[in-house]
This record gives sequence, C-alpha cells and structure tokens, in this order.
Amino acid sequence: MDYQALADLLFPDVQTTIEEVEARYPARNLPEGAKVTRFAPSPTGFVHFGGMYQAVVDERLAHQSNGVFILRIEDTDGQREIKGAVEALIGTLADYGVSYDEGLKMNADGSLTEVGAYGPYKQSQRAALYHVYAKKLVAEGKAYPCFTTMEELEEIQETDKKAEIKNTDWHIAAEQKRAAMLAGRNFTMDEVKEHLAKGDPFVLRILANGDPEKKTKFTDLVKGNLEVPENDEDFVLLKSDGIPTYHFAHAVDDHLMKTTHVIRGEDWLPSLPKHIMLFQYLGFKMPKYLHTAQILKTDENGGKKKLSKRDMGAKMEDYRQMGYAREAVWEYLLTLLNSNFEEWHAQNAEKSYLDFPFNIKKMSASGCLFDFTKLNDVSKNVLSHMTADQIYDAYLEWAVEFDPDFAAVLSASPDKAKAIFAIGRGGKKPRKDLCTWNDVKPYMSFFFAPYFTVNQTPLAKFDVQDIKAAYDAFLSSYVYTDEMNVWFDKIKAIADALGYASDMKAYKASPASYKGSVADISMFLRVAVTGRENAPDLYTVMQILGDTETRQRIQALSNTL
RNA sequence: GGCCCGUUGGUCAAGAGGUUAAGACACCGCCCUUUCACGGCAGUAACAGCAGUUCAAUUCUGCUACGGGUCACCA
Repeated sequence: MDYQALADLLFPDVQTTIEEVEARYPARNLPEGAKVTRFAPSPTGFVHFGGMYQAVVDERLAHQSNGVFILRIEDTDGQREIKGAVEALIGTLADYGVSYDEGLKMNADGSLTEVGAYGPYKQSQRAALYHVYAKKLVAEGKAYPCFTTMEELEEIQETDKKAEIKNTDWHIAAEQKRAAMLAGRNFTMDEVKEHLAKGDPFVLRILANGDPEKKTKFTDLVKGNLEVPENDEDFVLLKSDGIPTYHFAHAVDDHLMKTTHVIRGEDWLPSLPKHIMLFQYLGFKMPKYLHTAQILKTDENGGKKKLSKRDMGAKMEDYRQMGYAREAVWEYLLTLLNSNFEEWHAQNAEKSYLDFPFNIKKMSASGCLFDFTKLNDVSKNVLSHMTADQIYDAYLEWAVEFDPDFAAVLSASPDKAKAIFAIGRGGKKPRKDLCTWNDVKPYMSFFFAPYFTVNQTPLAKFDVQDIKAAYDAFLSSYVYTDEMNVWFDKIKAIADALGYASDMKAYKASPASYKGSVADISMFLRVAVTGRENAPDLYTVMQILGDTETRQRIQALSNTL
C-alpha cells in the first residue's frame, strides 16, 4: 500500500504542511514554571458543578503561575449543541469570577469576540487544522479509512448489549464488533477508490498496534502512579463529516495551544491509553494530567452515584434557584478543591481566595459526596460576614427575580431594610440566621405591615389579665429614646409588679414562687411586636419599627385579648 | 464480563513506618442567654478484610471484598 497516495486520495484539499501549521503556533513566551491550562466544555447549555470545579483548578493553576488560562469550546458534536449555550457558559464563568485569558469573550452587546493568538477556540472552526494532521497519519500508515457504516456497527452492538445483560458471551460480541471495525485495515487501494467513487462516507481510524497485556507507567498529578494498558482499539479520529472526535481534537488542540496541564474528570482515565498512543503517533509532547475525582451523591438505595444533571446542585444555575449566594457556592467549592482551604480561610478571613496558595497535592484522589449540610454551614458563615449593604444588594438582585413582591417592599424602604439586615451583624460573633435568600423573608417580613400577622399560641398558657396588664404597663412606661438597659429595667419592673421574677437566677432557683419570669413578659411583648415567639433582639426591633408602630402593635393585640 | 480508579468516624478530610490517629460539618450533653441566632466547653464515633516485608504497618507489597468509572462516528 502506498500510504502517501492514500493520504492524497483521502485529503486532496489539504495542501498545508505540518511545518506551516507548527510555524503558526510557536512556543509561548512564558516565565519558567508558568502553566497553560484550558477549560474545554461542550456547549450543552449549562455548567456542571464538576465542570466549575475543574474550571477553578484551571484558573488557579494558570494564574497562580503567571500562565495562561484558555476557554475552548468543544463543539464537535453538532447534534448535541444547544443554541445560546456558549453565551450561558461564559455568563456563568463571569458570575463566579472565573476569568480566562484566551477564547471567546462576550461583549457588552452580547456578541462574541475571539481573544488570543492560538485560535480558533471553537473546535468546529478548526477542521482544516485537524485534517493536516490526519493526512500525515495516513501518509505514515498510522490511520486508515473505514467504510463500515454506523448501522452495521449498531446491529452488532445490539447483540453486544444482550450479551452484556445476560452476562454471557461478552467477548464474542466484542470480537465481532472489533472485526467489523477493523475491516478497513486490509483494504487495497482499489477497494478504497471504489468506495470513494460510490461516494461512500468513511471515518478515519487510528491503526492501533498496542498490546493491552503490556502496561506502562503513567503519573497523574492527582491520582499518582498509574498503570495503563497499551491501546489496541482502532478508535475513530475523524467522523464521517470530517469533524474530529474528542480524542483527536484533544491531541491536536492541546499541542497547538501549548497546554501544559490538562484538568479533566476521572471518567477520562479509561481513554488515557488512546491519548498516549495519539501523542506518540503525532510526535507530540504530552501535557501533564490532573484527573479530578468525581462529585457523588447518595442515591435512593443509600449507594453513591455520580451527580447527574437531573440532580439538584448539579448545574451551577441550580444554586441561584435555591437561593444560595455565589460567594457561598464558591467557598464550598474551594473547600472541596483543597482540603486546607477552610483552615486557611479561617485564619485569613480578610483575604481574597485569590491569595490562597492552591496546591495540587491537596486535591483528593477519591470522589466525595456532595453535602448540602456542609454547604449550608459554609453559606451561613459567608452571609454572616457580609455587610448589611452587601446583603441588601445581593438579596435584592435575587429577589427581583424570585420574589418581586417582597423585593418591591424592601426597595421602597432601603434604610429600614438595611437597618434590619444590620441586626447582630458586624461583630466578632455575627448572627447566622440566613443560609439562603429564601430565609430572608420569613426572617424579617414581620417588620412590614402587609406581612405582619400574630400567632397567639405562645400566650395561651398564661393568664390573659397578666398579659393585658403587662401591655398596659409597658405602653405607659415605654420611652422610645431609652437606652437598652433602661428599657429592660422597665420590663423587669413590670415583671416584679405582676408577680413574675425579674431575676432569672432567682426564678430558676425556685420557679414555684413566681407566676413566671421576665422571660415570659418579654415573650408577651415579642409576640405583640413581631407576631411570634422567636425573633432578633427585641429592643432593636422596636427601634427600627419606631415608637408609633410599636405601640400600635401592642395595643392592637391587647384589644383582641 | 474486560480494563482502570478508589476505600481513615454519618459527611469532608489531616497524617506519618513507632502519634493519646488532627480539624471542620452533623449529632449528643453542659454553660452563657429575656426568645431566637451566636459563642464557650466537653462527648459519641474511623484507618474495609486477609496474608507478606519489618523489631514495628493504618502507612510499603500482594490478594480479596466493597464502591465508582469506562468499554460510541458523545464529550
């Protein structure tokens, strides 16, 4: 077989030489140790939590080393592509502050521009590049056309599936499939010409010469030392439409873009033998690999399952739906990413995550369970450390979409809303009432007339006369401008007058000697003013509510008793 | 079924050939407290199993078990 002739036959249009292509993508001029990484999602419409995990690793590794972070769009599967997906993807990255240096960027008007000298950054636009290398492989006898159709393969695959289900004869079906795939290996030039003349579509397959019994050592930066078998599968390089498969695109793109570190999910590990072979065949230097562990969830049966896109929390946009602040998701992500982040953050509360010394060695090799309980804890901490202004802005941004009515109420009185958000905030030990934005309304809606209702249940076990008396006494002694301790002393006085203990220690020592305690009197007031038994500091609540409103609420409840 | 990866408390995890095997979340109890939310203190709880190497192994090696992944003209 004259391979050069075959190559010319298959790729008559390819005139560009390898040298010309290589010249167009020169080595990058980067400082010693700089890493070049890339996030290469396929535009299926959303960013997966696991994808974001990888993107953050990409970003940190590149920018921490003064390297380059590339966004490459893997749109080689036209069938799965979704309109607007690229824009959505870029938007999500921007939302979470993951910045990249090369690739498609969005302009203010929503249009896309390519940035960088190593493009195009969309694989669908790189067809000509792939074909140059494909032709080279054919010319060297390392790849060949295969005219076996998808239908023929699928037929065998059916048998294959049945064998899988019955768990028998697996290898027989597999052998058949292999034979069908390999048929093209033995074609003569005339047979190829014949097919071509008929216009038969073909795929380009690699000619694998590996022996899977032979293992080679391979070092993954996350997984450590691995043993990988040699590849003996004639996998597809170019599909019948001339578009490359992931494998081929990976080799060509990462070579030309000078990627130094490939970060991808561990589900790629089984195809590593293919990639090793490809890089060898093409004479490319292999990048370093980081195969990241999978994020799992607990399934109905208590087992572990891959977090799939149907699961809540799988898509980054889910978090917005659920009302989590971006910063919270961020931080949770970082805790999963590097086991020592939490500790570092606790000690460097004021610093940006950008200052965190991200370390590959601290990445876990084993998959972890997605833990909403932990996310919630992280989220509470994050929100508790934000200022009232920050909370106000972030909440409104969310609420405008998810609770426009309440958003309108808050934005009508920003000062009041901020004062409420400021309760118990700012100190060393801030309140942690808020976990998601959904908690905001139940937490503070009672401040606003349309949402204020009274639950009288807690009052039921007390003497109505005492309650009314407490209200009367409070109303006649309350002075809005009183300091907090003066205010509380007055409440204590009311307690004493009604036979309720003003001193909690005394009350606890002999509860039977009193009708109740100052805690109960406070509760009466709290129910009247907030409508419920539990609320933030009552004094502050009254201060924010104002003299008139406070009195009205107490009087109103008193009247109904 | 073949191949690959993984396995330290319920969860996330640190750790090193010799440790009382960290810490965080969750849980439990106590303290603080006018409620709530914080905060403080203590507690329950782990090296999957079996061999081998070694004076010594949870740490190194092998096997087994279990879990996960993968086996497309999808990425």
